Amino acid sequence: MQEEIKRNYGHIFEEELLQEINDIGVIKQVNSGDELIRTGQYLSAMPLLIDGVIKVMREDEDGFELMLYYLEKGETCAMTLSCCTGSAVSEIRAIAETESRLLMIPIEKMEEWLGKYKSWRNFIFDSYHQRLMEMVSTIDTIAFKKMDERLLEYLRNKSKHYNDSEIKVTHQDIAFDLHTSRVVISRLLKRLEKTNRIKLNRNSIKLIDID
Amino acid sequence: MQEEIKRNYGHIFEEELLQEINDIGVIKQVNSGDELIRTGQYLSAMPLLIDGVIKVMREDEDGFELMLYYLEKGETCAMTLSCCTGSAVSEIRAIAETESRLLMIPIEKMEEWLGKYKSWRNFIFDSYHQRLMEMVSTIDTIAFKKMDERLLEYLRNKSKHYNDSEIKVTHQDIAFDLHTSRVVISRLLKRLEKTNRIKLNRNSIKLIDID
DNA sequence: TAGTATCCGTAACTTTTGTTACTGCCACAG
DNA sequence: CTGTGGCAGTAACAAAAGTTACGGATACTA
Repeated sequence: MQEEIKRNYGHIFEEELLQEINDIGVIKQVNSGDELIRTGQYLSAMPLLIDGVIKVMREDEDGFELMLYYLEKGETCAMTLSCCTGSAVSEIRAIAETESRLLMIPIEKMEEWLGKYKSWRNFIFDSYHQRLMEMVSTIDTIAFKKMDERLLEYLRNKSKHYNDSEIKVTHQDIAFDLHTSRVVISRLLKRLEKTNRIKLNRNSIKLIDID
Repeated sequence: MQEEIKRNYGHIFEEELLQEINDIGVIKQVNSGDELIRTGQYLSAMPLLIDGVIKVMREDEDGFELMLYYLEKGETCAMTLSCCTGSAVSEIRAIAETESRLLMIPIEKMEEWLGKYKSWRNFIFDSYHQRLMEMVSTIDTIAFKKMDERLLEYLRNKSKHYNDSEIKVTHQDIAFDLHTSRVVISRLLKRLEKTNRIKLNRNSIKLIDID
């Protein structure tokens, strides 16, 4: 039994299921920046994240992007899952933001386990629930908030997921994730710096007081 | 056995489950304009929609609203469901747009059936899938499109759900649903009329060429 | 029929966001 | 050390969306 499977999933899955996961799952190692899922891709396996941070985003026809949410260890992506089951193509794009390790589970198994293990069922439902809530929260910020608030939320969120008050990112990166322009982000960041809420450096932003 | 249960759900659920639904579900009749679910409410039953159109929306702290999607007969709301299972409060608000009939199922049953009936499991998963897709589509329009496009999509969608090219609605109603101001909607509608894509009347909009 | 409320059109203005263009700065490779 | 490319700051302007204000039309009702 792989140590990490137990560590990340041991408290939610029963022994028998853990054993099956161990036997069947294939570990996949990816580097920072690797594309895990392309929009329009067919999917035949769903990933359980063991380690790392995955960024999930939405693309429109013109290739413009908007970040949806991050995935962390112990999580899976209901979005992928949703596509798997319907054997439909992916509606999203997923990029590894850090070096990551995933456990790939073939779809047939995921279906089989749904009937067989209550814990698996709960895990999958929980995953759906979490994603739905993230989506709602994303809609909230886009619909109700102005860009300055969205930017703040972005910084908070990123800081939380990396567990670091220093964020390594360029203004252009942020602009892509929030689907706006670099100039707008620079402008707003500068304003935040002037009010002493952040400290700007080349390729990095230090959060000081953003709550 | 209620005729409508069979008509709307007969092709997806097995006989035994249909019987249980019939025995346990309680029919609830609501009028146009009735509030079915309030933001923050505790939920103890999930609704299966038998007849009518339900509008589901999101509220922010200040009471501003944004329409998320419509529910139609044969559907259920994964959002509600998601809250039910976690016995958490509702994240959304639901209003009957027309006179509607719902079949209320206690949460315990819904959990029980998940293990017992494959068709129920598929139904619930499908519902989650649909809602996720609607959310993504909502995010798309808000994030990538300007108000004129969003308005067009709103009109198309409404027309589809009511199966009528004449939409009975005030500019203010639309403004609430899209979370903008009445003046903006009037302005854009006028522009659409000038290019012969719609015909405006008091309390109603006739769609002519909006594809 | 007069009074009242709602709906819609429009003008004038503000704010927010997006665009273009140019600058200096820094890091790194050669 | 020098050239090159990416990064950030800023100005000036354009477009989109939001706000305020007012007036005319319509429907309803007392």
